[in-house]
Amino acid sequence: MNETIHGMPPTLHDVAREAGVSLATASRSLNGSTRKVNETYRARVLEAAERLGYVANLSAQSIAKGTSSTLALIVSDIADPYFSSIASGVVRDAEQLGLVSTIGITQRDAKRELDIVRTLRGQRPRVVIVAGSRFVDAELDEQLTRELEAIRNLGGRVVMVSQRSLPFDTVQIDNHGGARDLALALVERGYRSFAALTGVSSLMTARDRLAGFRAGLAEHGLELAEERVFESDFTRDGGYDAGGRMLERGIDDIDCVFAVNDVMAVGAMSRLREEGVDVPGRLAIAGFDDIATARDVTPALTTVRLPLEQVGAAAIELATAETDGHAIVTISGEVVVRESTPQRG
Amino acid sequence: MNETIHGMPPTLHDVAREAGVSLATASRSLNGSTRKVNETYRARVLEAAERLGYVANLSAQSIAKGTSSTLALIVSDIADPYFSSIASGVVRDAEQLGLVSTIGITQRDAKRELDIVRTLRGQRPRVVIVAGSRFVDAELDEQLTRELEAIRNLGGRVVMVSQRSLPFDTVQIDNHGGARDLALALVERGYRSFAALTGVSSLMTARDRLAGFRAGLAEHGLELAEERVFESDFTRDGGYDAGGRMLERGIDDIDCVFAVNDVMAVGAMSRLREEGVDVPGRLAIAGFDDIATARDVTPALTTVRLPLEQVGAAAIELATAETDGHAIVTISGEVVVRESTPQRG
DNA sequence: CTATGCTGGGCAAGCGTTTTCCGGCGACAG
DNA sequence: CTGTCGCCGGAAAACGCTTGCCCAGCATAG
Repeated sequence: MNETIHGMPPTLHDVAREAGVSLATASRSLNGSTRKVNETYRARVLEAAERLGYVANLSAQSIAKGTSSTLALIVSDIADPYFSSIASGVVRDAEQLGLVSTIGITQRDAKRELDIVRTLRGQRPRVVIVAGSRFVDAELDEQLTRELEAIRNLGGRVVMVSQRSLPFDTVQIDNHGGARDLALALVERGYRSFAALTGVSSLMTARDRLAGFRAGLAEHGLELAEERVFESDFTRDGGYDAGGRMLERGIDDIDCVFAVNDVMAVGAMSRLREEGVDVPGRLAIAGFDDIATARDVTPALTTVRLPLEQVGAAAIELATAETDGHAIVTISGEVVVRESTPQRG
Repeated sequence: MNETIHGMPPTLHDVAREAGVSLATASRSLNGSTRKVNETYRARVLEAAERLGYVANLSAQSIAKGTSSTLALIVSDIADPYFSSIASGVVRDAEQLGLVSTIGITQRDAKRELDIVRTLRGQRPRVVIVAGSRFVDAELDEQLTRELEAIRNLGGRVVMVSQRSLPFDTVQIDNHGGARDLALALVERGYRSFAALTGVSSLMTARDRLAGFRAGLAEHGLELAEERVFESDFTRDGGYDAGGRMLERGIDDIDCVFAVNDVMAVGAMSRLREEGVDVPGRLAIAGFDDIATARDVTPALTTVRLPLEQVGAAAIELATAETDGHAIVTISGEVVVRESTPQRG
């Protein structure tokens, strides 16, 4: 495994020369080409490659084959446990398939997302997985669709996560159904008057969850008035903030808060604790996602469990399957009741 | 922006033809080459590129230039907040520099790490940032060093995070000092008899933090007996597990637990809560890293704050700086005292 | 008016692979 | 013994881009 003395990495050329065969034979020996090569030669090549520490140049391969081995994953924020869990699943499975994972971070900015996808074209990725929560904006959606279609025309597979409305294969998360189930479970446990902490209303995921929650309440003749919905960022700090605004308004007529995701719930819990509100004694709280932390806060958080790593896996599976480009895989959550929503007297 | 009708993406060739100039002129117009090109031509080329929806093929550029625009980040586990925070910083800054970030996950397996680095060679990355906590294993270390040196010989910059002993630029985290400071702070608050929850002893980071903690105690004539050190995985579940083992042993003679990282601390807190141990009433606890969750658990966790995103930024800075390849930037933590370690009567 | 530079376009040679195509060779059938 | 065919090695043409080099055109100086 001694490298060539001078700076340059060994090329296939070097290997071929070292093994005393042609470039073609060397190439055919080193990757499972369709053509067979004599075992003697093959061994000589492998041995030479090993000795020189040869590793094929991926870029050269891409350009020669006309197809890269890159998977591009786009997320809103990799530090958010929701996305890092998905990423974890995606990267693991991608590796298994011999794909190199690249990652783009939109910082929850639709404009940035568009930029990222655009520059992605340059990579000629074989798979693009768009996991950033999408916004409701026809204009940007259309541009994004165009870019993604361009990538698809270049031979790349596009998979959306949790975004039903674009014409690509998608791993859909049943936000509506999960939130509905959660609402039912909460009502069953005796809660009657709710408030909600949510992300900006242009955020698809937030909308769907809120709508689902309302649907669940409606089944029991309950409703969630607009004035009890507090909008903020879709993050921990957003939850902290929205929780504060809820307190300012007053919580006399509220017995349970639904945060549209766990990080917001966790932020809100911190705020409530700081302000001396007893959770769950005075106010119960529930979230959505079941991030790892949900078990570890006090009280442990009632939520809707989403098999996040599995979402990543499903995305990859879709990407490698034969589809018409409009396949939809739905992943459903499951209500997990914990101490943050005890049975109510 | 209408693509060519047939499947193939437009190439520079197409743009040149469309603009009625040579390949060379087209190339020079589209990237800031050293050579100037007449404004008339330049405009024509840009316009043609726009019209065709041309985006340069990154692979082709890499191979033509002999240098890629890839940054490779290697972490143990992207779902761990420690690493995802670092990744967040790295990816953001990389993007700013026009680098595409690829990511590899070692799953805390040194063997896998080696594999990953090996296949990385194929990417000819311009920068490699190795953030996975390294192990103490001379054999593997040497192989890893060889691989990384090979990459460096190919013109890539290698930066280690939190790993002092390898001959590369490194962003060092002052684990020893931070843990020492923490110990001092805890003693000052009245704690006298400690236990520790730690990762496997072959894990550098765990060792250093434990050693630092002991050093701090020693300054007050205190010590941490081996039998009060509980080893487990460097994860939340590891903390949960180690906490349980500690309880089995008995905690009559312990008033404060030091977990070598926050996720372990959080896991342990959950275990303690489950077992009915009052935290911090009966037992105080402190961690290390100051992950986001540390503020949100109850009681809020005393810890050592590490500016994790900044660590990522520092790594990139090192990678782009002129160094001898042995530069060391040290990042220090700062003790943050919270409710998990109240002043002791 | 010629010598000298400088500017900037274009030709073509790479970069490290894969893959097509050609041709030599051995096997086997007639 | 000849004709066919399949097998497989090697030469060379791609793949999409950058860049060294040449050279035409023009401005400036002597």
